[in-house]
Amino acid sequence: MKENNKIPPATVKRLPLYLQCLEQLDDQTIGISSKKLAEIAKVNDAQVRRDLSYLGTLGTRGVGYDISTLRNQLQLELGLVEGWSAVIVGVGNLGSALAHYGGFQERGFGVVGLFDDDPKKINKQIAGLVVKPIADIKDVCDKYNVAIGIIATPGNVAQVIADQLIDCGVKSILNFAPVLLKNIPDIQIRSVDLSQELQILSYYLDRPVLKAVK
Amino acid sequence: MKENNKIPPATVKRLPLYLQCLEQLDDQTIGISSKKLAEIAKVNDAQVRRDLSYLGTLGTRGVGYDISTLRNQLQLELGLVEGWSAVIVGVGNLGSALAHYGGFQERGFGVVGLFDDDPKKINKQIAGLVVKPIADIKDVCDKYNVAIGIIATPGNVAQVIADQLIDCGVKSILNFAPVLLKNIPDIQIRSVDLSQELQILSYYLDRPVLKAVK
DNA sequence: GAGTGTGAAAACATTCACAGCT
DNA sequence: AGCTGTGAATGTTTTCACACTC
Repeated sequence: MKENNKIPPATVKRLPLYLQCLEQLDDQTIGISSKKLAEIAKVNDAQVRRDLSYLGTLGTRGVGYDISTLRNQLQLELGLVEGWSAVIVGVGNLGSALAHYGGFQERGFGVVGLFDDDPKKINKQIAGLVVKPIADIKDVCDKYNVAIGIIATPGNVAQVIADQLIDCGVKSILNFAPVLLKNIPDIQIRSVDLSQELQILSYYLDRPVLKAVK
Repeated sequence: MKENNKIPPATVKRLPLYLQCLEQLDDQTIGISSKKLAEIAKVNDAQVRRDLSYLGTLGTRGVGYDISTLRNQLQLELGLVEGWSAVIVGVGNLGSALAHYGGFQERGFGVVGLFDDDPKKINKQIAGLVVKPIADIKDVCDKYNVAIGIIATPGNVAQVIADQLIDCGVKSILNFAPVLLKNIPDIQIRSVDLSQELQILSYYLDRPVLKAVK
């Protein structure tokens, strides 16, 4: 075991998946083998063992992994215990969906602000928060020490919003607008483009000879 | 050049990205080099050349790529010219966001049906379509030969809906519900879990020593 | 000169297979 | 006997570097 080594990106991407698998188990279950977990996560069992081994020596030979230890370690490693605060900019349908989405709070992310510049939306209450004008972002970010900005605006304003968020001290951006944001040193940006996902599906749709995806 | 060879998955994932980059260019521009495209897409320029070389010999040495040829070829390869039909199941905020999302139609996907089982939503009109009860899926799928099902329901019903969609002849599923769908032979499933994206961001948030992401 | 297409090298990721612990 | 943790083997992806074309 090689403690405190960087975890490969491919593994990082799977850690939330493992966490989700554990959640899906019934409460009785106390332990799980790499084989079982692999089956649920639909990956190879050696993969599971290697991935988890980056988090330390968590399993017991001949037995398997203790679920609660595993959960704790995954949460710790992913930084879900820090209780990061996030703001959502743009409260159209997508922004509202994100605001209502329970999965965030559940995973330790606190949404502490909703922003929009549409007068019809300002002061509306959504998921227990009052929508504020974008000019107020700085105040909220300072007050709650916001680390994550979620952009759910139309594409044409996304870059401006991103710059503003970074100005406010935000360190990570999750972008749902269908544009490419400029890279900024020290700032993590992840983009989720809904239509790109469909396009990838589409590629695999036209070729009947693709059974062997496994 | 190695015509009609399968394109590696890693490349397929980037093709929609390249397409988006081209869209972002102003209409004057007629040609583009791998270096320029790489810069916009934020990947290595050799990567761009290798990726595009899978689509055939599209560039001109010493010159670069013709944008319209490139666009056409990307669309062709991704199967965006087939005009696949899709249905959206679940018209809460997320489903509505997807229904309104222009990017789908723009990329050649026609959303031909919206479904929900909430009586308050049935018969509502959203983005020009009338919301129908889930029982009606089969009719619509038969009528429009629907290839893609988009699931935007709560997690607890997602698997049932998925099974139903597959029964209706749908060949690909894009799942936004935060659950793991069972694998089914010959059916492509892609899941987008909004909270997983945040968790990945979170991992890179706690470690100040991660500048060198490049 | 400028910029593609691609062998070859390097880096990264997955899987096998088994020694070693419980 | 059962299951982890991990070297070694294999497979995939990225990057370098340059011959080749315009």
